[in-house]
Amino acid sequence: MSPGLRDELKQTKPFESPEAEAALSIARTAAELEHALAQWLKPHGLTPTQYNVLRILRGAGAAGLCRNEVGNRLVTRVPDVTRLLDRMEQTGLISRQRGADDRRFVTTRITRKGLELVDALDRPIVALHGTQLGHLGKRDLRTLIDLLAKARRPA
Amino acid sequence: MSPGLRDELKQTKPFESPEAEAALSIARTAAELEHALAQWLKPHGLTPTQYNVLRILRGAGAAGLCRNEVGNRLVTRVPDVTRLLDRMEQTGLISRQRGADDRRFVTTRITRKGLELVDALDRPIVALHGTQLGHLGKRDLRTLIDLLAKARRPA
DNA sequence: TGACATAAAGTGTTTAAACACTTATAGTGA
DNA sequence: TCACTATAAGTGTTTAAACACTTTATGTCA
Repeated sequence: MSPGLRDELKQTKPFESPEAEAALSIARTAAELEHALAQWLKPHGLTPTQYNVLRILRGAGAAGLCRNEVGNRLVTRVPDVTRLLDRMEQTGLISRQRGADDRRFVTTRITRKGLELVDALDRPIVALHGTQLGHLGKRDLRTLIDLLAKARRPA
Repeated sequence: MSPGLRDELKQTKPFESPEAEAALSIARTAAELEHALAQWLKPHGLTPTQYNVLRILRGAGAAGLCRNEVGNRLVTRVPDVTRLLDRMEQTGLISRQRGADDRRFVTTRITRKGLELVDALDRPIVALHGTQLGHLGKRDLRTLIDLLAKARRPA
């Protein structure tokens, strides 16, 4: 029973269950990592979600992706992808084009500007992740990744 | 190299580093857990953060806590604790009282209504966590909790 | 073929997050 | 003692999250 999280939150009572402690640990860790990432991205005019969109669209290449598919691939669920993409279109990072064959679809693509931006951020972001989690070492990181994958798959 | 997360996000490229994969895994897992918790809490008129506040103030007992201390103990950083507490005061879950000796402080306490609500939620929330993470088993949960604690402590 | 279901995207609106700035109170030292 | 600093809380305002609802286009099958 490491008292780590209880100290951080100045919690007086023990956790009700290991599951509860794990859920809180995950939330806490994610919040710290995301806050740091958000602060780091701010000077570049991006939120973590927008950065996520740029990476998704870079991966999709020239074919682009429809709105729903962008939404599905986001790490964090976003209930209003339309206006998220609106903002990114206004800042020139992405472009959109109504489908010709099936006019229900709107293909979203990354622009040159968006591509240059996300490319430029690759290395420093990897470095950021390194400073955040590098002290764990490869073995621990692998264990952690596998446990989280297992956690997301309710038996 | 378990391809778990890459599949989930339909990602074509491998991760740049184990650290990057871990960061994304943490974010993804936390997002899923929090979304489920938010959905579960909604019928009770609470957000995850508000539920967190109730638990903090229950732990503080009759002495209560000042605004900043509530903010410090939150699992997730909130930049506007004042209005968060405003809303909870309006719904009668907490009460506030300007300090007598030092009038800068405002003591926040949980009300009877808030206490009854959070007490009633204890068991079902533990059950929810159980369904979310119970399949991991005690050994894995302990490993996960310890790794996350280590992750939050940059060497 | 045309009523109905399905799917994709978008809109209206409420609520909360985020951030910079301000007010109020208390300590401190020249 | 009074200017200065520090600390706690609150306010103004912009932006985004969240949710229900609507619009448009395509499939389907009696």
